[in-house]
Amino acid sequence: MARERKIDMVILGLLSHEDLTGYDIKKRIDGAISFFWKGSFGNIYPALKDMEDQGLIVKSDTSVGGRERITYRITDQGREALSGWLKDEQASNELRYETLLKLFFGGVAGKEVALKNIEVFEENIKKDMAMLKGFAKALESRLGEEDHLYFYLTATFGIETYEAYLRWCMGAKKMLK
Amino acid sequence: MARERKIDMVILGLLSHEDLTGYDIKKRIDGAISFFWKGSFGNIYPALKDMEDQGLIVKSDTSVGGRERITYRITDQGREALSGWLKDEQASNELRYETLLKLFFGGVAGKEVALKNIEVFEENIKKDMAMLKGFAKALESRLGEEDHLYFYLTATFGIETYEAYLRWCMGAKKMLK
DNA sequence: ATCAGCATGTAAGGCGTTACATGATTCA
DNA sequence: TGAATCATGTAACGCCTTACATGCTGAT
Repeated sequence: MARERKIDMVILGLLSHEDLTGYDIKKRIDGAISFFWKGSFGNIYPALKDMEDQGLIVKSDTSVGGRERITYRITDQGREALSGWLKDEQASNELRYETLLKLFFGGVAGKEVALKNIEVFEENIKKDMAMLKGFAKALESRLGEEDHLYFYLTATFGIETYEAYLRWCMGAKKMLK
Repeated sequence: MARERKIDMVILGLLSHEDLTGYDIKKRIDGAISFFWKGSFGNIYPALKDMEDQGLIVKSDTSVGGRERITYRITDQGREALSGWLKDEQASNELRYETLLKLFFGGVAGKEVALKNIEVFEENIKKDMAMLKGFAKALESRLGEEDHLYFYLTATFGIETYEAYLRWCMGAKKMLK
């Protein structure tokens, strides 16, 4: 069974743009990426260690004063691994919508509960939508730079799907009333 | 840390409609539910055993001839657990789009690779869309029955979001060309 | 002085996938 | 006769989350 851990590719991808510490990587993931992928320290630090052993990244001590700080840089081998993954056409897109699960079995608790669950979902989407639009707007003026085009496209993916969610919420609420 | 295993709720939800074997449960999950939740035998059978110990379901031997067959039925306690979960307003909706991850880091391998990845995604969505529309159409004529309304709503969620995906694919391809 | 943020990491445990193991029945 | 489907389960392994443990720095 081949290695499957995708966090390695997230890290490699981020390091392909700039050198970062584990802490920085976490912050990046919590930004524009968090809409379609997550990561945690308990996830990131062990991956960093493994990848260094494999020669995909190298570390350097960038401590300032008494504060420990380790900055990682991607190697040529790491770039190759990243590129190989990008060129592999198969991609697993996994969704786990607990909201839809609850709706599917909505008959057990009745319409009021189903409506409430949809409303909670709607509120959360609206909150996230504001953030997504912020990302997109910031990127719009710099689409000439190729990297920004890619970031922009992932943001518009989020916006389009979130708009679809909100449209569906309206329709679903109407059908339940 | 409270129990988090959602497969229990999927099973309880399915059993709230009809008695089923583990094998049946797997087939149900692979049907209309598979768009937003997955399950495997290695997942389902142990859950079934645990839930029986907890009194949420009861089993009965329904073997036919030499073929082993265990049918499960939900208990009042199970119904209560299901209802409690439905009424709990918090729901985790987690997405892991490897396609978007690849797009986000598209700069490393270039536009051709990014385009190819979008095209593969698009083809898969088109395939699944046909199935979703099939489900929705079959349900449309029976929306008077409350349960079917819920099933229908989850199907339309899928259709609306998949349509958004396809629109985005068109736009993204155009921007990359 | 205290709190938020910077910074690294480990440990326990849960959850899930995949592969394996076994065997019956039905249908072509 | 052989393949697909029905049917139950276990074992190994991998991945991730959560909580814990520790300590520095800068701002209020």
